Amino acid sequence: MTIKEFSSRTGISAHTLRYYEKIGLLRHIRRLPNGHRDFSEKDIQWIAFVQRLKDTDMPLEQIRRYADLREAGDTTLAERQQLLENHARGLRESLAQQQRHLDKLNEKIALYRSAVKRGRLS
Amino acid sequence: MTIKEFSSRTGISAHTLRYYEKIGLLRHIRRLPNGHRDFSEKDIQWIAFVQRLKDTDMPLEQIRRYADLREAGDTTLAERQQLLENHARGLRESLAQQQRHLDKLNEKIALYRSAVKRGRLS
DNA sequence: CCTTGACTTAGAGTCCACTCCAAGCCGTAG
DNA sequence: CTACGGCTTGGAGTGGACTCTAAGTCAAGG
Repeated sequence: MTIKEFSSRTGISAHTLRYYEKIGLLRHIRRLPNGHRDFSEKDIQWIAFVQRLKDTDMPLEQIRRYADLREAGDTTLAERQQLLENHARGLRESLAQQQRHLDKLNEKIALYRSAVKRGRLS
Repeated sequence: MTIKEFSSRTGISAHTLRYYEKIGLLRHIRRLPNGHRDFSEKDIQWIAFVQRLKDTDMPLEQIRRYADLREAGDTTLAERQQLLENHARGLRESLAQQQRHLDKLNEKIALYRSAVKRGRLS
């Protein structure tokens, strides 16, 4: 599929897709005889995973390292597992922290609710 | 207290504190006769709240708007409440999304666990 | 044949949130 | 008196992740 179609199916701009290829997040993209990129379903699946890592705040540089390992083959399975487990642990901790922040924020909002009735804070 | 002490109590570098004052996140910081900043406990409380907003990914620009409202006095209570409620809603949604991401990541890790035993993926 | 439009590249520019730098003032210790 | 450390300022530089620009190729439509 063309970069335009790939872009609309993934929600990533064509610009960004070229950038991702340049920095090594996307590799071995097939090319048509005219040099245009020809994306596949495999590419869709890979980029969806990349998006998940990105959406959970993994830096592109680390995603690139994961891509390196992936490319190196089955001997890097344990290393990739480790990388993902570390990332998941960080994510769990961040989730817990964000939950605490949300609780505190809700307390503050409760204060505001009664303050608004009284027309003044505290 | 000096900027150094304030910095060590809040974990925010002196550089960043001056930057925060410059962009309007910190206001009316008392000054000593020699021009040095003299932070108070009130400043500690305010910056702690700023940190909470920042840690929950509120852009500094929006925190600055909140500071504007706060400065304008009790007539802006409802507006501030609204701002915080919108932020809390976004945070709840983000939390739910991150939880889904974590679940998916854990599924992937489970795949890796068994793949590592077999020495190959899938 | 020429225009249009989608694609290609290398490289420059943007935005956010810092982070650092240079130059200078002030108070104390030697 | 001078050196030093800590503070002050305006402004420049950094890093991450895009985002855009310029200049070019190529295929289809009028």
